[in-house]
Amino acid sequence: MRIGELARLTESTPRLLRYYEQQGLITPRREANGYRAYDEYLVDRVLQIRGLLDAGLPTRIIKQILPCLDAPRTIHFTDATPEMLSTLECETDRMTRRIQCLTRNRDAIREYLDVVKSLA
Amino acid sequence: MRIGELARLTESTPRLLRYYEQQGLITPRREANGYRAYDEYLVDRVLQIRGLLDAGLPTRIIKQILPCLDAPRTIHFTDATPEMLSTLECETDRMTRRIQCLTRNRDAIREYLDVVKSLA
DNA sequence: TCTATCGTTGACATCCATGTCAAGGTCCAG
DNA sequence: CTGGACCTTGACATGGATGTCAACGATAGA
Repeated sequence: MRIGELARLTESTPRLLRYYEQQGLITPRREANGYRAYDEYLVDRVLQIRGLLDAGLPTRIIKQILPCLDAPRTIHFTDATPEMLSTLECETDRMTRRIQCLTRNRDAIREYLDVVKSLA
Repeated sequence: MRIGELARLTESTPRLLRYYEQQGLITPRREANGYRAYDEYLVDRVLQIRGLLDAGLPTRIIKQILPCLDAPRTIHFTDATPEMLSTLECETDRMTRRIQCLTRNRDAIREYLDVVKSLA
């Protein structure tokens, strides 16, 4: 599929898809005419990228994370350097803290909303 | 306490504390000489702000969220306009999606790391 | 009293994710 | 073969969170 269709399917824009590519997050093939050609599986990948961006992770980190998440467990151990592994350790910790913070605050807001609603 | 101490306690910087103030997230008193004076409870508040920022929420939203989270349940119903309530509803939904996305990806990374480690 | 350390404000710089626009190429439908 | 819809690259703009710097005031210790 071409860039416009992928943009529609992922609620993004061609501009962003080119940006993600430039950041090394996706690598579409090219048609003979130079147009980018995206495989089906990239729909999920882009949705995942957008989810992680929305959750506050920078593309730099997302780029490191993505290879660990490929459904076919073709783990590339060659590129799994020790520093990268420790980066991932740190990052999962940060994600856990984010999750806790978000959960705590979301629940508090929910509670607030429930109280307000119960008085309506 | 003064701005430098609060910055140390919250792992932030004076610059950021002034920024949060400018965005209406905190409102320190002033000493006679013009220095900002921060009460103890602001330590937690700033930590919360930084947690939410790190989780990807913008100051604009955090500003709306904070009043719902004050421990002494002095809910100000006067300013709880309908639009604000629906904003909060939307925001809790977004937070839930973020939490799910982060959890899913963190678990996948953990799993990856476990596999790699089991081969070491 | 001098100097270091901290505070003040304001301006400018930076990084990142995004938008927007220009100039041009591709392709299909009429 | 022409017009419109889509693609290309590249440049410039923007908004939000943060750094940095300048010029100045306050305070405390040698």
